[in-house]
Amino acid sequence: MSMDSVCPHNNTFHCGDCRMNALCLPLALQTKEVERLDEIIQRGKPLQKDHHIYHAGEEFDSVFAVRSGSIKSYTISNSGQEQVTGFHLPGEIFGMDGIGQNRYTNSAVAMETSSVCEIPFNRLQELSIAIPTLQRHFFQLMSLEITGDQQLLSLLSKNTAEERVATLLMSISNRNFRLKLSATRFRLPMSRADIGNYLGLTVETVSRVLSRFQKQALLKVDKKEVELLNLDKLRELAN
Amino acid sequence: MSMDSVCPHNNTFHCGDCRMNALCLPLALQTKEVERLDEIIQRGKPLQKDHHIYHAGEEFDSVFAVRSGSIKSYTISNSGQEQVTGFHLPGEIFGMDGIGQNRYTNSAVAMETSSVCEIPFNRLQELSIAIPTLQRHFFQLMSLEITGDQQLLSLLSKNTAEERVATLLMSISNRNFRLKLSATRFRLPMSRADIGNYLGLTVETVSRVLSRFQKQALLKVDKKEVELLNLDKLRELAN
DNA sequence: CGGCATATTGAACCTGGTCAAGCGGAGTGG
DNA sequence: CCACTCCGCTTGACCAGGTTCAATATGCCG
Repeated sequence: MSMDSVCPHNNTFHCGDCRMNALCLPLALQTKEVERLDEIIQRGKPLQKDHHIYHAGEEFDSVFAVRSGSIKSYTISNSGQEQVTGFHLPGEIFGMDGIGQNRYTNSAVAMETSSVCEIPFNRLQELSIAIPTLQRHFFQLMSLEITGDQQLLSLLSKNTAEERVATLLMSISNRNFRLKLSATRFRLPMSRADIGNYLGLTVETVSRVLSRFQKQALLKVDKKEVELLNLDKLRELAN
Repeated sequence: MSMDSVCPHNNTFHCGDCRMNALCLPLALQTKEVERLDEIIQRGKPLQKDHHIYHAGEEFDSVFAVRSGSIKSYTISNSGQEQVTGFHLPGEIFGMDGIGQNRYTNSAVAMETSSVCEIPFNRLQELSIAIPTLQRHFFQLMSLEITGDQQLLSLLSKNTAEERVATLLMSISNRNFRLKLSATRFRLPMSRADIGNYLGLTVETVSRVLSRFQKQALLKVDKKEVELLNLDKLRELAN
């Protein structure tokens, strides 16, 4: 049976067979070790659009890996407004914000029909002691999350609306490429409001920037479908 | 000998005696375990103002704890401009951004005469396997760094100049309180330029906001010396 | 004392926000 | 099946907070 013929929402997979394997698992893991990891992971979990995986404030017990679809993380600031903190595509891990205080500080919601793998953190910690590579891998994942947030900080504090939107587009393009999907034609899983919220802009500004990009023939947008026409220029804007 | 009479730059201390103890060590550590941790930590390291602890791009091998003074972390964005990513006060850990890629992504520099403890990360990882509490503690520290950065994201993308400056002031006030220093009178260790850079504002705006706060009798500023006069109003602005 | 970095203040400008109107597709009910 | 509404998106006109540019303190270190 060809892997590519399998429905991505199929939940009978084991990690060893999963096509996301190379992305969410530490590369240097032995087959035996993968099996042990496999035992603690709860696979499947198909989710409808708008269904929450967890809410901010709930007790933390697991981190999650996206299998298919896309997930949005967001917090409610103390002034009561939503702040989108991340978009998670297949092969990416989310939920690590909960470790510090033993409760999630973000909420996580499916932006479309999705499926995620749940990884109980206690068991993961135990296993990390037996498999040092795994401990190292998780330290690395968390560190990458830190540096990612810091790049975003820099983007928000120093860059124009056009640069911010271009950066997000290039980020999604690159992540699609990693997933062996098209880097130039794809569907944005999130709304304009989510994009704006994430980038510190209003819906109107996001819309205007996209229109401007289209006029300059940098891309074509139709609703959520995007085709990037001038990667060089977009990359330059994203810098 | 009273601990408070000891010079804070003294480098003959052991972790068990260090007054920062309660802040940078996992709380539930046994005395025996503290001793083992103590063995791997290189204490002391007195630093002059403007001396770098590491530069972005250098190979990562240690994280650091501030013993005294204050440290600034910053990155150079690919467009070549500096982005301040954090200010570190006594008892706080920095350098965890380096774990992900095995090289530091930030540079770290002393903003005044300071001293830091160096914690070799390899040895820390080994020790984490023997002391699960320690592993847990480091996962928590990193997670807190993530949530901290995310709060900052929200601040930069949603709040006005006044709210940003008030938030920074309250943050420093709270951290001083934790250090058993005055929460209302203190010296800002960083320049206006650093504040502005960190908060996504220009020097001029920072200066104007501080002047405005002073006119409204929320605080008194004289150069780097600050006295907070109306904590309630400032806290409200910081929300 | 002189020179250079840091901070403050003022005036003009501009990017992105706000407010408002209109479009178009999806879902609903008569 | 069509009319109606709701919601997400786009576009325009105006406004404002913060940047930019410039001039002037203030202070530090040789």
